[in-house]
Amino acid sequence: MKPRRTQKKTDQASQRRSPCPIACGLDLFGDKWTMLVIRDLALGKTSFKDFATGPEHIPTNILSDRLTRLLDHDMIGQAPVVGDGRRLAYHLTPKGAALRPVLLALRDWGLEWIEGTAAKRA
Amino acid sequence: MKPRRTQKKTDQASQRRSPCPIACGLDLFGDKWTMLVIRDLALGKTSFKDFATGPEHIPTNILSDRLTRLLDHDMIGQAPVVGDGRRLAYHLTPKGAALRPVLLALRDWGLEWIEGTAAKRA
DNA sequence: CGTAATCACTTTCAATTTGCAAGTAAATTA
DNA sequence: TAATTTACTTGCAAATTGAAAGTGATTACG
Repeated sequence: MKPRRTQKKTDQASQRRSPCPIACGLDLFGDKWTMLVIRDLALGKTSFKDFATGPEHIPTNILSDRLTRLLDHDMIGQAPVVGDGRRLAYHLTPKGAALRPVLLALRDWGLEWIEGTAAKRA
Repeated sequence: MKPRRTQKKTDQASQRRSPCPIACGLDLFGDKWTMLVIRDLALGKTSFKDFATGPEHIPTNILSDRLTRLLDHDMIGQAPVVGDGRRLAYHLTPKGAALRPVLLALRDWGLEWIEGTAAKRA
């Protein structure tokens, strides 16, 4: 029997570790790379190559996996660049852009508590 | 030859992925579990067992590893409970407590964007 | 006193994930 | 048409994860 669309949310919720918003968030971006992609998008980067060539050198298979996950969860969107069909431009959706306060809090903490860190702009 | 204490910082900094405060922060707590331990400490939990018996059921080997890492980086401290020598009470240091804004931003994002999540208190 | 329980881990090990390197395919550009 | 660019995918060894069981040091119970 084909599962109904409406069951999907129930399934997602049922396999959560807990109803804690922090735990649920960490299931989406609780790793060493995902927030860096979000950061890059927030800073204006849009292409696979832009992300891949960042200073942290994210492996391309990991990048591909994370972009897929973010797309699946509507945190980012994807559209071909007008006038250059071979390129794809990624962008933050409202859900993804709403992570900006998290990003800023992370940045502020790092700047204050980890020596030698620096951020590009406010 | 015994390495000098002063080289440690250089070593740590030299094996960083980048000078980005976000990337450096993620090297310390960029996983699915560490921020949950911080969360529990912020909510008043203090013992190994308290963390282990939380709703997310963190495996004890992972918990042990994360506590060690947080201790190593002075984000938490440890002291025997007065009057019960077998128990250890963990606590946030100023560095660890400074993650509260991150925690709050994560909580707010989850509450707004993930259905069915709930937080205990403000 | 002996046995059981509690606490804070450590060990084992299969399964999953990571990350380096190389390969692929489609669309430009030279 | 040959080389380049972009956006991936694949293969595989190494590292990490997580379930379960084990350890050792107290402390409580009968």
